[in-house]
Amino acid sequence: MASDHTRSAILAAAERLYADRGFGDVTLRDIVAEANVNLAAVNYHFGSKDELIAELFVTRSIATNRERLHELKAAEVQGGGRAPIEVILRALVGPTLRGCLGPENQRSTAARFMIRASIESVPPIRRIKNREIDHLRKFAGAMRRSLPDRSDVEIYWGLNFALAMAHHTIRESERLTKLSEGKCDLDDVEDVVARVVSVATMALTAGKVEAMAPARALARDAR
Amino acid sequence: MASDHTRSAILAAAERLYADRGFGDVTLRDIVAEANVNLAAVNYHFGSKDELIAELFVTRSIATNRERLHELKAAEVQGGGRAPIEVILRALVGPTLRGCLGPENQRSTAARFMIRASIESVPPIRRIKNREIDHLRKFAGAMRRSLPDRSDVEIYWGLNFALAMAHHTIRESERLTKLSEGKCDLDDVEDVVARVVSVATMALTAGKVEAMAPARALARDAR
DNA sequence: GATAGTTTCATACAACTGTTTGAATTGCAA
DNA sequence: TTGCAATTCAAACAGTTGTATGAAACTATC
Repeated sequence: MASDHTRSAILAAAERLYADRGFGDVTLRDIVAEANVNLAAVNYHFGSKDELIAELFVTRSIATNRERLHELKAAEVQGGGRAPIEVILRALVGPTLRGCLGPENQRSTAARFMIRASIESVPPIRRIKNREIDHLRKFAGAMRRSLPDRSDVEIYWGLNFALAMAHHTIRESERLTKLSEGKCDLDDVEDVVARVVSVATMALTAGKVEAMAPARALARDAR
Repeated sequence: MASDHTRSAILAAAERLYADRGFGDVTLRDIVAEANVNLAAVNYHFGSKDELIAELFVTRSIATNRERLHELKAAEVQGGGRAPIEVILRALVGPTLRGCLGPENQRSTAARFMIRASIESVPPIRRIKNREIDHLRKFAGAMRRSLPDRSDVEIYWGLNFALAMAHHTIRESERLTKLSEGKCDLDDVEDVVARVVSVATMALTAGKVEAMAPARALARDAR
């Protein structure tokens, strides 16, 4: 076990390079050069390139998930088992948004890495993401408790849309800035969180979709 | 020019393989094998692998964009220059959703290819996507005309969230199905379109975000 | 201070990649 | 038919990739 210095140097270098240049453009040789380490060290310490990526992603994922669940649990305890839906949604999307948005120069390497992981979906990461469902189920449960009159379908759609707005905004933050000519301020993270939470709350608490049928008919007519 | 047979055989085979297995796993040799064509034919007809991918993506993109603009224009003409916001949003997200969702076995190769293009963001495609902003600007304009009392910032956020819900639902359709244990029916495309349009409409027409401050304060207290 | 186990290192390997080459073939016009 | 351009083809090229090897260096234990 010795010093572990090599191991952590590889992890740090890999995360930095992946964050900066993406998975496709970074080779093991780039990583070991950045880490001032021998090429064979990667396979010695991690087994393979994919396992290195997986370890990076898993580490960051559990950190985010822990943060999410911590916020959720605190809210539910305070609310006697039923947290307000806004607070649940905030616990769901807040940590990720706060980590990945904000002024570019103070965005952490970890956050930039997670953005890459969300943009360039590489096999080892995809495998891990598929196991994230149990984690989401906990939020679905909390949402159901918060909105007992809503059907499961509505809960899941609300959850889906909340994640959609958060992740898409992160992924396409550059494009939104360009499109809006800077009018949408993505550095004001708490504003973004508030917007996402607000819309998701409306999606979950407004009249059921079936009540929106008029809009549907209207659109059909317009064709 | 001769027969063009080789050229279109390559395009068809490439689209099919990319749709099925993703960009990362398909080599030129796979493509020429599938197309029963010589390896050098790709570089002869397209110049490079990236240009082949770009041509595929551009073709499909203009098709979708044309469809979107056709719906939009029709609605604006009928409304005398101002289309209802629901119809605009439907024109924005409808074509993509209809192409990429629905029963798996009847999803076209083209649609499956576009899903891949949205999941695995490969360099040539990313370059093209960045030029899609002008296209989105047309929708922003229509939305502004439809909702003259809304600020630009609100319009752009609404546009962003509408695209977010549509694209994320496509990208993560498998996960949503699994998470909801099939309760969310992604094969009912028109239902999905209606949900997305309905939430986006609420986002654009409901009270301003600032009015949501209570929710924000609430969340702060809960921490 | 010898030994056993861990870690580092230079180097080679084997496979795969997109691309190029130059000759063979085809199709069409004169 | 002849000639010429467009197309196809087999083969090789040049580069890169992740991984494996076996010797060397180190570290801690007895």
